[in-house]
Amino acid sequence: MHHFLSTVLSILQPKDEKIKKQYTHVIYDVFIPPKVSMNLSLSDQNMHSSNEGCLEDDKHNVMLPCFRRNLYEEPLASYSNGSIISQLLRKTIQNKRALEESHFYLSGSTGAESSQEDQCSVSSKDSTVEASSPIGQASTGPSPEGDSSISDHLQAKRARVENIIRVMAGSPNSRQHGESERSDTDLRDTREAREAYRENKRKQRLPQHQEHSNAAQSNRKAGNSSRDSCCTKDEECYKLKEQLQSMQRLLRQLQEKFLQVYNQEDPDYDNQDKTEAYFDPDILGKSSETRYISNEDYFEDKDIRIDNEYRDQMKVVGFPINRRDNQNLQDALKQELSKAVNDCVDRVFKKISSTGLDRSPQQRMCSTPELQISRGGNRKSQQHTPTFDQPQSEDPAVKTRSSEYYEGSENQNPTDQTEALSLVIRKPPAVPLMTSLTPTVKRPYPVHQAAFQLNYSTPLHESHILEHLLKYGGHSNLGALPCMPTPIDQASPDSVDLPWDTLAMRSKVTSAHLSHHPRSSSLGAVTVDNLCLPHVKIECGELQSMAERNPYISLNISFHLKIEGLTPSHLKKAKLMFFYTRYPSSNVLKTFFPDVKFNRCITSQLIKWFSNFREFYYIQMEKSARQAIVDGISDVKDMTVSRDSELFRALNMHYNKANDFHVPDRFLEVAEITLHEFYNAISAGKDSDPSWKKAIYKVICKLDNDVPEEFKTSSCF
DNA sequence: GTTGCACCTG
DNA sequence: CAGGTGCAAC
Repeated sequence: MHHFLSTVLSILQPKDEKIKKQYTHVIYDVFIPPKVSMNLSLSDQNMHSSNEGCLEDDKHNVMLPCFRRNLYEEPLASYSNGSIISQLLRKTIQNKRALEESHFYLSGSTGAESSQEDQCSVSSKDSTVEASSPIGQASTGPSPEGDSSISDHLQAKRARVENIIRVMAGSPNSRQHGESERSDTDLRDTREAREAYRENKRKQRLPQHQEHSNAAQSNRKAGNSSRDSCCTKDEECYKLKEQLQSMQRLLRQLQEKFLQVYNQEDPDYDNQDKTEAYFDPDILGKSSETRYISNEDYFEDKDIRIDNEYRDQMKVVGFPINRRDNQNLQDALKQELSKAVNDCVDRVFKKISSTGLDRSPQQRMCSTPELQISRGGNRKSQQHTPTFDQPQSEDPAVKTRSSEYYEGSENQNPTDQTEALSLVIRKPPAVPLMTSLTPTVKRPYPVHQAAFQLNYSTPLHESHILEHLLKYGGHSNLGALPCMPTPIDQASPDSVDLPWDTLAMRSKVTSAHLSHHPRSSSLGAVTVDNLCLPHVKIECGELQSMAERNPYISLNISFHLKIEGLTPSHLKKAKLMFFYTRYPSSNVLKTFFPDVKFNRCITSQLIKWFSNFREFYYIQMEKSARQAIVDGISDVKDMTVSRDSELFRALNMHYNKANDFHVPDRFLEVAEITLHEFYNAISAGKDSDPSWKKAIYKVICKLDNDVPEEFKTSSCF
């Protein structure tokens, strides 16, 4: 254990002496098993009780004085000294030892809590907290004879303390919970204390994944350049220090909760000097003043004095709490604290040891100019056309998902490094798929992405994309897909006759909506094989629901639908085809949409399109026919459909909005026939029959004409 | 059971 | 324009 900790400490740079000292103190005091820690406490206290204390442990004895000085020099508001942990646990250890050996080992920091000490010496609120700690309240502790009479009472106390511990460990907002329990005396707490609380709150509310990502980023930096280890380690140390500090604040909070419980349970406590010393603003103010005049000599002297005072006091009053309850409380505290501490330390060491091992997916994704090709026929995706120069989407929903992902994946037990690593390693396949779509986006690629492309994207391109190339040739959407990777781009250069909707495709691709944050695309560790190949043979509904659950799948679905799916250009083409055929067969559709890989979903969608076209068409016809009847037109032959008529304008506006297509005369004839059919049916009162339109449909469906051959080659437009 | 269609709704 | 539903034909 010592070797382990020494190794860790040796990693720290000399320039981080302050951090190193804190580390040393905290790590040795907190993370070493009780037996060992007790020994260390011995040396520690020896050192504290006398500046010339024996040097059993060089590192310890060298570190601790400096550290203690740092502690005292720290601003009170920061409460970021490592002594909190050590004090708390050391006291527990001491109590245990006192139980077993019936004598005390008093550390200097503990001695600083003497209620008898001069008030100027209250340089740290933590110390006063300690002073009023029930464990330290020897003078008011129950006598051994009272054990049985108050055991229930103390058990209730213990239950409350454990509950508080649980709440604090589990809820970042536990502070609020605690506030409701605060007594009025707490309201007299100093502003400094409140500030510290707020800081705790902020720290605790920091999303865990954020901390992870921060640390991961520093890891990544170290991984990218091991020669920057100095700077990286500085960052590491800084972050680790922050983590330790936040942990210490948490512990301090715990102490205060602990104290509050006992104060509430024992009002007598509140009347005692120690409690008053803790809550009395005057005293706290004095402590603040003292803080500013503190200096090394002063505190070294004070340490000795306080130590002696506290020891004397403790000797007089004896051990404060009955042993059984103390033991239970001690165990509960140790368990909860060590759990939290271990958690933090595991992360710390994991970050140190895994430096450069791997990049987190987040980093890769952040640097990935992701393309999200939208599903065909979705006009909404066309409406927002962000460029790649724009910042990444700030969609809160996406952020949430990304957060969930990171919380879900990295909230796991930090000690389970194997799983975490495997998760990371499994992720690279997620990147090349997206990067493979982006080459036409003239954006420099990070080196690692190029490597990933070589490893993962090639199979996809060769087997899947070339298949489409061979099948649809130059007219394939894919063949002209401007976002294809380099080999494909070379195979289908821009000089090739671009297909019907190449322009639309291009605009769609280059404007590929970034509604999915890159990070969210790494959601789920699904392998490429599961997603890319074979072709998607799933129902559209399933695909969509899958896409909703997993943006990565969504990306791939989009990718495939881009190949197999329908685009706004296809929609436009279908509308123009409606001028020739109102009831196109599936074969006609397949013939005139050669660049679409048909499946059930696509066919249904195309049929649905024409169904919608017909719906609008018949509605317009019925409306015009009824209007003619209202207008008093008695002869069907008086009803004509010309390019100037209102009916035609409405239809043209619907199917040929841009008015860049010359509507065939035959369509005018068919429209006129349809109008007459409606007129006759309505005039004959057939519209009372629920299925009166069926006869009309039967007539109109026979008026379909062949679609011009030019529609087969999309490049005709 | 699947497919195509009309109808309704949002 | 898409989703859902019901119907009819196969």
